[in-house]
Amino acid sequence: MLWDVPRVSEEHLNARREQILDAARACFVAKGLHSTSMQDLIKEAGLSVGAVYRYFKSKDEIIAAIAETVTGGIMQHIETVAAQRLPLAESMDAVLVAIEIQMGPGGHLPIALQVWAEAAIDPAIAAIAKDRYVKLRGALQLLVENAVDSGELPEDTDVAAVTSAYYSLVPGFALQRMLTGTPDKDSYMRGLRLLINR
Amino acid sequence: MLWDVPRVSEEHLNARREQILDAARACFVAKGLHSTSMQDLIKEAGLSVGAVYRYFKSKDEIIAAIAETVTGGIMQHIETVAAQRLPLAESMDAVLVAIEIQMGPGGHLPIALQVWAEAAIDPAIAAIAKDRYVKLRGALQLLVENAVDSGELPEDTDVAAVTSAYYSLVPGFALQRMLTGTPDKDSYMRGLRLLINR
DNA sequence: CAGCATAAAACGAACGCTCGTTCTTGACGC
DNA sequence: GCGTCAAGAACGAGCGTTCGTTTTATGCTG
Repeated sequence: MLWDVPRVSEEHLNARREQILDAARACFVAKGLHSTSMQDLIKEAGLSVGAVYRYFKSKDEIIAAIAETVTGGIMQHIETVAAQRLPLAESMDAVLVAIEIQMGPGGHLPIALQVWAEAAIDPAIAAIAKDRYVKLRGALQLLVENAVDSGELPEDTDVAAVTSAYYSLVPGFALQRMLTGTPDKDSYMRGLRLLINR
Repeated sequence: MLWDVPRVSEEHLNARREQILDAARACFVAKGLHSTSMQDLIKEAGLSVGAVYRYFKSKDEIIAAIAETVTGGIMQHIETVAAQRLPLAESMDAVLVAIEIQMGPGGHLPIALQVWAEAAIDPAIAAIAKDRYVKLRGALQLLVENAVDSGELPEDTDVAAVTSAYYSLVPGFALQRMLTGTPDKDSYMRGLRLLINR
């Protein structure tokens, strides 16, 4: 038996995968997970049915792959913010800059909304989402730990509990903005400072 | 001729409508908006195809009707809390009691998640959601106004801005809990008090 | 008070269509 | 010429909805 020598470069294969996932993201933003048909997605990718089914064995697998990547951008941004060791309000402000970008054209937040809904229905997606959002909370916890180190919060602070409150401000802002259209980041931050700096 | 007299009582007609909507809610919680087929919903209601289509002319109309009612329970609860004129943290605690109930069996929050996702896709649902969540924010604003009246917040507070921050704590908590499984209301409130009472 | 007339209400088989997926076919690099 | 990959026609299942028919509830009539 011979070794499976790849006919095309591995980069080519990954590029095809990315091409499909990019098309899926575009379709999912426009039409949602379920109203996007495989035909829609295939046409958007500029590929054939057979080609797409070579890389993903079902639509569910594509949805799962998308769900895996949906927090990627924010995750990375939060780690950058953590390294700057800012006060809590400034950190949140910096995080929300990325959130506002993700809400705009090309952003992943409309897809995140779809994934949240799917997580309520499909255990496989729920498991992925749980993993990603627990990790995201872990990243935000660094910001709270910075505040303890700097003396902004007392030494004996229950860091996990504070993080859960702090964390909720992020999707809370995003959801409020996507559903009601307001507030913008600066109004929100002004209100938040009034609430926490007393 | 005077047979504009209804053949069946109006209560009966409304009851049938509610019967269909109750079935829809049960199905939507279990399978989501799109994976619930009309057959599923009709079977759950114990009716026939024709009967359901007498009361709603399409599946979209049923979804819209569900979206209309999804904030009802919380809205009512917040108004009750507002009448008690509690400090901000106590008010939030009281609101989250209702949120925890809505997350459990029979609660509307899993449906709310579906509606949020649909609002990102379907302008008709987006309009309904916008209306409901703007009104919900208005109800929460009363809690912030109480805090100004009582002196907990300064007289010149930007009430709308503070409300937007305060508001975000509600879906922020709900979403975090539904996706990650933690925290419970009491841990969350402990963290929140540490964050705002300084 | 029968019993008939009438229209609302409920029924469910059937329809056209689109879905996600499979499979046969052929092209191309080695 | 063999193995890999792409193409896209074809398929069965299941979708939302329609519509002709049957059942039910009521008022009218004799």
